[in-house]
Amino acid sequence: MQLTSIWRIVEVMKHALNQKPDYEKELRKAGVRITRPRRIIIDILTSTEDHPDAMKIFHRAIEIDDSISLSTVYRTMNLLEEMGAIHRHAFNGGPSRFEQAHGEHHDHLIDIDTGAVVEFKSDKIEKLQEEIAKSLGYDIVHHRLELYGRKTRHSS
Amino acid sequence: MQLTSIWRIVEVMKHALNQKPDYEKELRKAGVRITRPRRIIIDILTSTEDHPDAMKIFHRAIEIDDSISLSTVYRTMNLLEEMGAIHRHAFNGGPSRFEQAHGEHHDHLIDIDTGAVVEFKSDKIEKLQEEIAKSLGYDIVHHRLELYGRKTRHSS
DNA sequence: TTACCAGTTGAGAATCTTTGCAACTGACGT
DNA sequence: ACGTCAGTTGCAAAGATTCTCAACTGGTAA
Repeated sequence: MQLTSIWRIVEVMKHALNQKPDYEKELRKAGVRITRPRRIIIDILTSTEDHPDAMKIFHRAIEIDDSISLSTVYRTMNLLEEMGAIHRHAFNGGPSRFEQAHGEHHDHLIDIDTGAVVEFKSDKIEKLQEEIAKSLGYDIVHHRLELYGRKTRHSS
Repeated sequence: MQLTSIWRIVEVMKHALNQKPDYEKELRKAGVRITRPRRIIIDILTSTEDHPDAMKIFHRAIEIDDSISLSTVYRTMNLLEEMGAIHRHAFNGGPSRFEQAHGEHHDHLIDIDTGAVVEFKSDKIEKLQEEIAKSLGYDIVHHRLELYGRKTRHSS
């Protein structure tokens, strides 16, 4: 265990508790343990604006606690993704990049020219999905809707 | 070059030309060369009912022409996916599995317990997607809708 | 038919991601 | 506080996918 970074950890936890009061509750509700690596990784995700890949998250994490392993980063990303807490994007074969899901669920429109991601949400679509699943004998646990498009060109 | 399997190749090509008269035209139209590896891989995809992963496709391919490399299988899958000719599915971290896109576009409902895939299509949803994209200033090139669910349990 | 050349391939290295397993540690009950 | 144990972790190794680059080959034009 790294004792040298104890204060940074306290700092992080304090920060984390302010920014995302629900995550830990969500996690516990899902029967998931709140471990130190997870707390640190979640904090990194909630306090960043960019869409880091696993390696980047790993590097940021080991600055806070250098015992964290890359495996754990990956495992945590998968866990959070399944919970719907983050989204994973993979552009043209590069490594997956992750983004914190905002409180509300939303879908994505990806600009195939620039990779830009636009978030949107449609209750109508959600409702239709429910109906379809029901008619097929299923309950939806979660879903993924991604539109790939390019900016509309007018005239020309 | 494998000359030993020349007759199998002729067989394959004949077959291919019957089953999917459009693929090669589509490919050429997209400025893509029709090479022997691609022909063989496409034939494998069009003549199978299951959802093979890259390694399985590779093994089937080298039975016809043992000079084909795994790299080429992956490259071809990416190519076909971009063209919309096949769909890629990735269940719980396992390797990607591929499925020929049927003439008609369709979406997927994935059983999270068994991995079973149900195909469906909803004009309503398609239409809503168009509207949403339009209102965001985009034209949809393609999209992916995946519902993850589990069989509805009655009573109990 | 032949020559040409940009697109494609095979092989292996590099990169990205998951997994097996022994050691460790939260959460819960006492 | 303390013990317990299923859930987690770190590490190393395996597995999956992409990349690099020299050699090769379809399609085109002469």
